[in-house]
Amino acid sequence: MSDVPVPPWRTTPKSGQARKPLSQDVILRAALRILAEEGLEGVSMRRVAQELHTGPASLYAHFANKDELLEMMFDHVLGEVRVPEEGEGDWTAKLKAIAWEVRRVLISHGDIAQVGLAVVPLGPNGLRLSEAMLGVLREAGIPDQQVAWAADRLSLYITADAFEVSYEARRGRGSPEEIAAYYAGVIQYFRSLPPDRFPHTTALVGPLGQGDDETRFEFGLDLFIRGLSTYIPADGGTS
Amino acid sequence: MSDVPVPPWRTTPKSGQARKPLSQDVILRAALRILAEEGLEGVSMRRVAQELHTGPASLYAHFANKDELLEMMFDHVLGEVRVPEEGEGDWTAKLKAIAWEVRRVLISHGDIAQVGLAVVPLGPNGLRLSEAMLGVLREAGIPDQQVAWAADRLSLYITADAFEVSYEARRGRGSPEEIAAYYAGVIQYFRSLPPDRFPHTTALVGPLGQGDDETRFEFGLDLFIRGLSTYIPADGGTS
DNA sequence: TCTTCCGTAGAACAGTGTTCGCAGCAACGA
DNA sequence: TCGTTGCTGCGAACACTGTTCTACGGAAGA
Repeated sequence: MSDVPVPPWRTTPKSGQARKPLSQDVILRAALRILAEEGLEGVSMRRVAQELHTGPASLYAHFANKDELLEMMFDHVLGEVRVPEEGEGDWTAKLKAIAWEVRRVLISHGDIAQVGLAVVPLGPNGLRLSEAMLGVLREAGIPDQQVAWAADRLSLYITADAFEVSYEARRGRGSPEEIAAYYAGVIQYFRSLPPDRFPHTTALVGPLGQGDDETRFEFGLDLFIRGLSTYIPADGGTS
Repeated sequence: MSDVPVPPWRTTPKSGQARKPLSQDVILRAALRILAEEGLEGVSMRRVAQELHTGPASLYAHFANKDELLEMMFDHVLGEVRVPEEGEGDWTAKLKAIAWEVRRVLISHGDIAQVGLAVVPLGPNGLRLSEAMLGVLREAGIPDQQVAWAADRLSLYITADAFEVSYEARRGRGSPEEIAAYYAGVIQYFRSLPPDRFPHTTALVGPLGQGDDETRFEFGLDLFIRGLSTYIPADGGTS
């Protein structure tokens, strides 16, 4: 799954391949280990080098800079995403399955989603997912132009949601009851606002506090799919 | 517009107010000046302190840490957003107007959107915008629970899009033709992919390359609104 | 065997957020 | 009027960060 043409903008290791135990793969693996244990902020060039019992300068023979390392880490993580087989329910079920899978995998790797927001994920696994999304959307009978844009917007939505969730998990640095307490505080604050200046916010205190991260993600996903359905021509697709 | 109750989680300046020219407001203004001229990465505590002809330690008497400074900068930026008056078109026009306004203001301030993704914007101006969105959605006749969640998802979408756009503007460090060239390279890369493994990606090379950032944002916004419309009960709202 | 190459990695550069501790000034009690 | 107290301003320092320079060493080719 990784023998696609190498992108022209990806700088190759400074020249040839390393002959010593150090290699892109070994470094990548070490970096992902640190990501799993200490989060993205733990992944520094020094920390990765230390994990491999070497100095930070050694890594630069295999990666042009830290961003390139992060990009490849991100694509590696996307490799864990399973895309649904042909003929597993209708297109909405398939699309939701992909979205939930990507979200799950991203969140399970700390706050790596941040990387996906910053760069366009064009690694082999990013392409594989993009291809899968395009396939599902076309199969649904959505016109090509809308298919292309929808895949773009959906990727953005999934990554942004994963980033938001993983980030607030990192802020409260641990227990779920801590972030629950934070949200309770926010709701309490809404309740204390002057109703004449914030009539809607105060009136909707109940609904605003309702629903966890998953519910909200599902709602957004649903909105997305409902909107997309309106682009399916009357004669095509939904059967 | 700034005399709402102070949030309990906002740490106040270490005690009392500064009597010297240094104050939250002066620091904030200096930081925003740097943001405008050098982008978010230029905003370091040292750089801000230098702008005020002082040392970095002085800032910590007015802000608990850099994150707090960034949060207040973000809310200050949101203060530039104009929300539509009562009765300016139907709810879809109003919602779009708010979304475009927020996006425009965020992008016009470098990559400040990054801050909005990381924290929940609960400053006075964040609340004002949230209130405006809730109002428009309720007016449309959407049930309360869906109103609450939709405002949440829409904020996420706008901020994420603004971040993506501002970030890629920062990457290409200047000329729009540079990022155009980058995108042309990406499309060229899509074209070079093996069609048997990437049938949809290669088939959709045309549509994938179509449309600029604004068109894509508008498309996502439209998807969102179309989906939202399906939640309006048959007897309510659209008249 | 000698030379040429090239990955390795220590040291250093220029930054970062944040804290410590000391100076100096304002206000208050005696 | 004279301490004394409290608090802000801020230079210096700590523990980091990404990245580059440069000397070193071992393997491959002549």
